[in-house]
Amino acid sequence: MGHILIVDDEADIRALLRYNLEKEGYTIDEAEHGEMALARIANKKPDLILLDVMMPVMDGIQTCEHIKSNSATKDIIICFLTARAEDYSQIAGLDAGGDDYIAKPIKPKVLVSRINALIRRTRTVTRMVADEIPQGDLIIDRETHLVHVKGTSLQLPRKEFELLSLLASKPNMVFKREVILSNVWGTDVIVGDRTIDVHIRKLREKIGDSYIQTIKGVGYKFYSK
Amino acid sequence: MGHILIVDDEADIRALLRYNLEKEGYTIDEAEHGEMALARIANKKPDLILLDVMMPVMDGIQTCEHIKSNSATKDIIICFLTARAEDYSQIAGLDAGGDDYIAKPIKPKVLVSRINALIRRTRTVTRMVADEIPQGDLIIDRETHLVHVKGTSLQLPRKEFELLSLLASKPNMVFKREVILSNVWGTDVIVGDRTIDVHIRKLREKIGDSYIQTIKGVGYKFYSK
DNA sequence: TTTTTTCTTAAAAATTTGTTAATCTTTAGT
DNA sequence: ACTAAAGATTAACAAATTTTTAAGAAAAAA
Repeated sequence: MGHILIVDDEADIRALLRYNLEKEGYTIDEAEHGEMALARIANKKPDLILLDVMMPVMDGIQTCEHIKSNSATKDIIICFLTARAEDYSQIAGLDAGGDDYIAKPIKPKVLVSRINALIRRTRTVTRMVADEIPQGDLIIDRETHLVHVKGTSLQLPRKEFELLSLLASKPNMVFKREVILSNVWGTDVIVGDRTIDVHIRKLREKIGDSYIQTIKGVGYKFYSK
Repeated sequence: MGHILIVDDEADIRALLRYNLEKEGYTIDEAEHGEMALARIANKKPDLILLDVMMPVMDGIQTCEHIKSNSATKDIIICFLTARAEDYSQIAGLDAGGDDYIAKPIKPKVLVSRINALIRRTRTVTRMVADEIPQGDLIIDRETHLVHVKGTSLQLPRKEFELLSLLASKPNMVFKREVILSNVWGTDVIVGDRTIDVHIRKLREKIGDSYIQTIKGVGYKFYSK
């Protein structure tokens, strides 16, 4: 269902990641550094690569550029592992074509839900991307970070974009508030339920009321007939 | 609402944890080491255990394995307390069946929101019976929170949905009023018997009279031939 | 028939969500 | 580093929906 390549020079971290992802049903491959990663990819192309930024021999950014510049591998989802969340300078490494990043220290639950979301998300997006946008349809393009709806394109703020992505990742599935919180906001952040409402509100303002449905006492869902 | 067992050899930490969690409304039990923890569990089974990894007598990993290998206790959520976030070798102790871990030093806010999330999460999971319960020409879809019947789909309010789910989870079995109450309303809510009637009424209005049968003096059942 | 139990209806109560505006945070530009 | 702008969060109140209660009618059981 999903094949993941873990690239990190520390064996402990690789073990931690492998353990948690295998439990989720993913098949795992490992590499100690960039060069080795390229070799592993040539051997079996993964759906996603977990890539440490700081590595000897060939660092994460370089490796990412390599992968993204090759048309045979550029559709592989790349998720960086960064030392600290605040270290945005490195995350600028997303310039290199990364799709997401996870901050160390790694929390298993966060890791797993993030990876799941990425794989689901990118899967639906690739499926949804079409030359022509059918009326009434909504397309989320993670690559350009744009949402196409009703003939126009929208730039959404980060939280709104993530929230919409999550809901749309599984149309018609109800996302409970706690699930939304842990996926969009993370488990460590303490925010009230009203926060979700407000973001839903802003989203509806922009994309119209017809997409997001409220299920009172349960949560929200992205409606699709 | 939730009972938590704190296992740590340092009294200071236990006090800190206890203080913050009691403030949240949890009832707390303490143990100094693994062996003592097992004794406390036997005394009163907690919903969650906060388990220090490093302990004398019986360490956290061993204790966890013990708990998870006993079918009577293996559903207890276990959250490890680890000395440093980077100490990945120990976190591999999640192999022992832990559900999450919290790194020391402990930040009260993080602790509380993490614990809340864990307990909420697991609670809803256990309450869930099945994703889809097909029953003749009536289908209950928990994922979309929709009930399909007679060609149409229905959005049911939460209580009605839970009530129908319960009855349909075991067709032709009579659910006594007390059973319905404790399953749909929970044990700590006090509501009269009429409340059930009203909900049954509303359900019948929506899905038709043919599904739910009254067994006078006993309860209700979901009819299926 | 009398009693018990359930049904039905309407209205009250409680809960949940929507909305707005103010405040705090982050990001981008100078 | 400073400032302006955009975004995120919170609080407070309004609105909508769901849940519960109450009370008499109907049905079944004794």
